[in-house]
Amino acid sequence: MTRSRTKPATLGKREAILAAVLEVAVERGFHDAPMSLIAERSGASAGVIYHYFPSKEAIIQAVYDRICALKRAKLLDGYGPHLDARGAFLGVFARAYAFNRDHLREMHFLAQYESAGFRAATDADRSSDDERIAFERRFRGKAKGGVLDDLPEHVLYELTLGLAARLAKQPKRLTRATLQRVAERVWESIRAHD
Amino acid sequence: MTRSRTKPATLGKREAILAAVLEVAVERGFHDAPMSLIAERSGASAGVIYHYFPSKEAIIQAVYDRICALKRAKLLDGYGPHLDARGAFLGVFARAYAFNRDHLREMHFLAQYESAGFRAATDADRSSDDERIAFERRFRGKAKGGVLDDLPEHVLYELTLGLAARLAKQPKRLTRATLQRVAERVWESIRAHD
Amino acid sequence: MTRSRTKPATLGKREAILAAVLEVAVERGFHDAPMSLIAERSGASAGVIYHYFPSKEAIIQAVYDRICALKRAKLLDGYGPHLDARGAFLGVFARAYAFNRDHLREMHFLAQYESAGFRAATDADRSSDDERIAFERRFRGKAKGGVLDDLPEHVLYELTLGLAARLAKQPKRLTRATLQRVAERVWESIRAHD
Amino acid sequence: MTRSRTKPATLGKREAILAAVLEVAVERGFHDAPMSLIAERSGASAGVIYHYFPSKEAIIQAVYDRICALKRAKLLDGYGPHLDARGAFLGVFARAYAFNRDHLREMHFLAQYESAGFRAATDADRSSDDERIAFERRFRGKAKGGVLDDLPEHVLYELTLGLAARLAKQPKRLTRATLQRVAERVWESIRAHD
DNA sequence: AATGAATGAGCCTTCATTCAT
DNA sequence: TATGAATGAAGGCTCATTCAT
Repeated sequence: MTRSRTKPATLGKREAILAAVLEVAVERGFHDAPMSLIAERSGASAGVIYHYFPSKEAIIQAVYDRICALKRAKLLDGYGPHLDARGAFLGVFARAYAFNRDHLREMHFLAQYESAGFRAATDADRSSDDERIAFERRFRGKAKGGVLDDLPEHVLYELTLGLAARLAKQPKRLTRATLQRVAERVWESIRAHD
Repeated sequence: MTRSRTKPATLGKREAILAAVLEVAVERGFHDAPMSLIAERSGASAGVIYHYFPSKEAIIQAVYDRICALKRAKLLDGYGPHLDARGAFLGVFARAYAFNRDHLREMHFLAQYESAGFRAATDADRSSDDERIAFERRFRGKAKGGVLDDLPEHVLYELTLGLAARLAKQPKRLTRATLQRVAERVWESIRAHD
Repeated sequence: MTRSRTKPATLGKREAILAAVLEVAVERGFHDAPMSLIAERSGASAGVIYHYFPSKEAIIQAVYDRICALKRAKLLDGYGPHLDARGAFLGVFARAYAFNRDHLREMHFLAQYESAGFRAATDADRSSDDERIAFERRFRGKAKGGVLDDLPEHVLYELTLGLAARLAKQPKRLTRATLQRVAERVWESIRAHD
Repeated sequence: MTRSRTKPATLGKREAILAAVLEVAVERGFHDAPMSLIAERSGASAGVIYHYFPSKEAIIQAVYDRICALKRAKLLDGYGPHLDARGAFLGVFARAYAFNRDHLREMHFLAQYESAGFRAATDADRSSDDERIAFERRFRGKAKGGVLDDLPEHVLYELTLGLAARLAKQPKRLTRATLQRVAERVWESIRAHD
C-alpha cells in the first residue's frame, strides 16, 4: 500500500543486496559467499549489484558500517537519567544483552568481519570504542552516587558489556531472572566499595 | 638409524604445512589463504601437500584439532590438588589467561574457524566443552570445600574462563596485580556465600 | 521554427557521440573505450545512444566514414588548374602534409581502425584509393606538361602522399622550408626525365 | 627427432602462447582477442598461461619485446663494410624491405600495438630509435665517401627505412627491379651533391 | 527523445586439485 | 616422496545492449 511509496524498489534493491550479504556471510562464511549467490538471494542480477556498489568488498564494508551504526544507535541510548548508578548499570546490562540477543546474525557478521582481519580503520569502525567511552563516562569515578573503581577501561568493558554480548551468543536465551542475578553480581564486583 | 635422517624431514614437512596454514590464516584470513601461498611458506611443493593431507579443508581441520588438543592439555592440568577452592580458582584463572596470552595466533585461528562456520562436529570439536566440564567438576557444588552456586554452566564459563580468554585478547598484557584483582572479584561474585 | 530549437540539440547529440568516440578511441585505444565512457563524455545517456546508432560498431564505422569523407573533401580539391605539373605537385604535397598535421586525432583514429582489422568493405572504405586515383589522373603520363613515369601506383603513393602523411605524424611540425625541400626532392625523383 | 631435445615441450608451450597471441591479434585485433581463444589456439589451458605470464598485458608486451628484438637483430646487421655509401644504402634499403615483407604479421602487430596506445616506455621499446641511430651513424656526414645532407633525422628515416617498411606492407610484393629503382632514386634525392 | 536501472554473456584471473615425471 | 606444470571450474567484474518509465 503505502509501501509502494516507501520502498521505491530501488532502495529495495540496495537493501536486498545488503541483506543477502549478511545472510550468506552468516550462513556460510565470508569465504564461500560468491557474488552469484548474493545475486540470487537478493533478487538482483550479478550486473546491477555493481550499479549500487563498486566492489564486493565495498558491500561487505557497507554491511559492517550499517551494523556498527545500528549498534551505536541502540546501545548508546541506554544511559538515561537514572537516580542511582546501580539501577543505571542493571538497565544498561539488560539492554546490551537484549540487543545482542535480538541481532545474533548481525553480531555474528561483526565477529567474522573482525576475526577475518578485514579491519581497515573506517570511520564507522571501532564501534566498541564508543560503547566503552559512554560506559566510562556514565559510571567511572564517584559520579552520580559514587561508584566504579580502578580497573583498566578494557577490563571493565569485558566484565560488563563484553560479558553481556558473550552471554547473548550462547545457544539458549537466559531467563530474565538469571540475567538479573548475573548483572547484580557483576555490579557488586565492580562498584566502589566504601 | 636412517630413520633419524628421514623422518625428521617428513615430520618437519607436515609440521611446516600446519604452521604455514596457521600463519597465513591469521595474517590474511581464511579467505585469501591460497594453497600456493601455503606451499611457499611451508617450503613444500603444491603437490606433496596432498601426500600429507587429502584436502585444504583437512589441513585446516588438522590445525584446528591440534590447537584444541593443545588447549586441553594445557588447561586441564591446572586442576591440581589445592586445599581450598579459592586458591584453585585463582590458579586456573591465571593459567587460562597466560595460556591464551601465549597463544594469541592459535586463539585467533580458533575464533576465525568458529565464526566462519567451519564447525562440522569433529571429535576434537567443542573444545570448550571439556573446559566447562572440568571446571564444573572441580568447582560446582559444595565439593572440596563448599563453593560455587547456581548459575547455568554456560554463564559460569563466560564469567570465568571465557573472561580470561577475552582479557588475553586485549592489546595490552595485564599486570599480574590487575589480573589477580579481577580473579578475586570474579571469585567473590561466583562462590557460594553462606 | 520550433525546429530551430529542437534539431540543434539532436544534431548536437549525434555529433557529441561521434566526437566522444573519436576522443576516447584516440586517448585510450579501441579496447578500453566502453560505451559508458562514451555516454559520459558525450553527455548522452547510455540509452539514447541507441536511438542514434544501432550499435557500437556502427558508431565507430560512422566516425570512420566521416573522417574518410573529410579527407576526400579536403585532399581532392588541391588539384586546381596549375600551369605546370611541378607547381601542382608541390601544392598537393604541402596540402596533404597540412591536412594530416591538422587532423592528427582523426588520422590516429584511422590508423587504429585499419590496423585493428575493422575493415569491412564499406562504401566509404578504401579512402586512399580515391587519393591515389586522383593523383594518378593528374600526374601520370605526359599529361598536362609531361611528367611522371613508370613506378607502380602504390609505390608512387607512398613516395608522395603517403610520405606527407607519415611526416605529419612525427612529433615536431616541420618548417615550411624543410617541407618544401623534401617536396622538391621527391618531385625530382619522380618526374619524367627527358 | 633432435626436436625432442630442442623443444622440451615447456619452451614449446611458452612459444605457443606467444605465437597464438600474435596470430589472434593480427587476425582479429587486440580487442576481440580473448584469453579463451589464445588458450585454444596455443593448446594451453586457460590456467597454465598464468604459469608463464602474469597477465594478458604481459603476454602482449612479451610479444612486442620479442618482435622489437628480432627487428633490431635483423636490421642492424645490414651495415657491413661497403666501400661506397651508395652501395651500402642500396643494401640496407633492400634488406629493410625484405625484412618487413617477410614479417608482415609481426609488423602488423607492432603497428597495432603502437596505434592502440600501449606504449609504456619499455627498454625494448622505441625500436625504431635504434634504426634511425644506426642509419645516421652510417650515412650522415661526409663519412665514408661523402654523402648525406641536411634533412632532420626523422625526415630522413621516413624517406628511407620508413618508406621501405611502407612499401613492404602493400598487397603485392615489388619486383626486385622496381625496388632497386626506388632505392636508387631515393638515394639520389638524399645524398650530398657536390 | 531521454533516462539509467537491469540483464546476462563473457572477460580475465585465481585456485584447489591432479598427474606425469 | 617430491616437483611443478596442467587442468578446469568458478570467481569477481565489465560492458554492450535493452527496457520500463
